[in-house]
Amino acid sequence: MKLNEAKTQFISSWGAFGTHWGINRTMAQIHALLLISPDPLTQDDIMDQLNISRGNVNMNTRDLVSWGLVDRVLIQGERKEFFSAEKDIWKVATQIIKERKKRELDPMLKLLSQLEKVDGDKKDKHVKQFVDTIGGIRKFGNQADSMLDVMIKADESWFLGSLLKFFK
Amino acid sequence: MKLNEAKTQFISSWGAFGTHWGINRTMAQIHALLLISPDPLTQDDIMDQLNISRGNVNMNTRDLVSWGLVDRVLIQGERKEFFSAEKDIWKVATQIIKERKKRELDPMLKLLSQLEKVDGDKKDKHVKQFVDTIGGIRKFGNQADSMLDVMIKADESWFLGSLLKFFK
DNA sequence: ATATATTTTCAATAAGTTTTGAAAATTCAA
DNA sequence: TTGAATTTTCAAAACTTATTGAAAATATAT
Repeated sequence: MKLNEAKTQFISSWGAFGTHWGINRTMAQIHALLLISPDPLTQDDIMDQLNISRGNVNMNTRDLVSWGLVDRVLIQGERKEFFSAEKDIWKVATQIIKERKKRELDPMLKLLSQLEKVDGDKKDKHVKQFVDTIGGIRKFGNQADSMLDVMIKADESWFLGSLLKFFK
Repeated sequence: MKLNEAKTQFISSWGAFGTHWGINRTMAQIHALLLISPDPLTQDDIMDQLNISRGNVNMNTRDLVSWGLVDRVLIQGERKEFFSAEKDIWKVATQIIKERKKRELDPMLKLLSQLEKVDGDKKDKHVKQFVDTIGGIRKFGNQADSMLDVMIKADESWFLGSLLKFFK
């Protein structure tokens, strides 16, 4: 397979993959493009390579930067801004985990501990099932939360790397 | 907080939460409703409690069944079908992991190993960056894949439970 | 200061997804 | 069988989200 064909396939699949994970198609495609570019790219480069508008590129690069996945870089002697993606996939993964934990998991756990305090008689089966379900989800969520904290803190990939290899 | 208020909040938050995870709002809401119902519910019960159409309920319960999160149950002496959700949250999680792995991760890993075979000179920096990126993602993906297999096989929750507690 | 390059914003529009509801199909009892 | 209850289907409508593109804002060189 030729490089260009492979690039196109990767970008398009990464985009489709992203949509299953709450990331919009274009944002994932720009990320993919930057991941495989040896050098930083400008807005215009991205517009040209993906055939999308300037506004779209601007908006999605901004999001990628806010997710900590892409950096704005200045190249001396150049007037335009350049964008460059973090290439270490472990860092990418921990960054995504960190953000999603903060944006989604933590607020959900907070809500669940509120809901668990519902008033009513535990002998009422509706109350009982509600409290049990919420409690179970909260317990599970807290475990996941702790595990993710470990991953995030383990920025030396050898640690988790060896842990995971243990399971192979 | 009263049970009904708490129920409503849970259902609506679970629905919003689901949308961040590629699950549609209504499917997540039906799932939430069934999780907190002590007894199985019919299509009509779900329609009434969530104020949604019959077609919508039918479509989304079907998806929940195909994800293995909800069972159709027959109640003797009743003509209608009833739906009941798996209440053990560990089982719910492993079921979701299993399905998403099958539907998303496995195909992606298959594609990546194709793409890694791209032809061209490794001394060309474009080829090199492409191969390195794809390789890195594939390696990471394979590790994640192995870890998930362990989780899926560990259907006795004490195993993962203790593993996770280890990290607390 | 002025002109030019570049980035940002955002209202309008396009594209994509979900929901409805009524008709068709199926199931079941008598 | 027949007919009533129930479930399924799916085209059209409603809703949601993403994209465009041109105007406004900002930055930089001369």
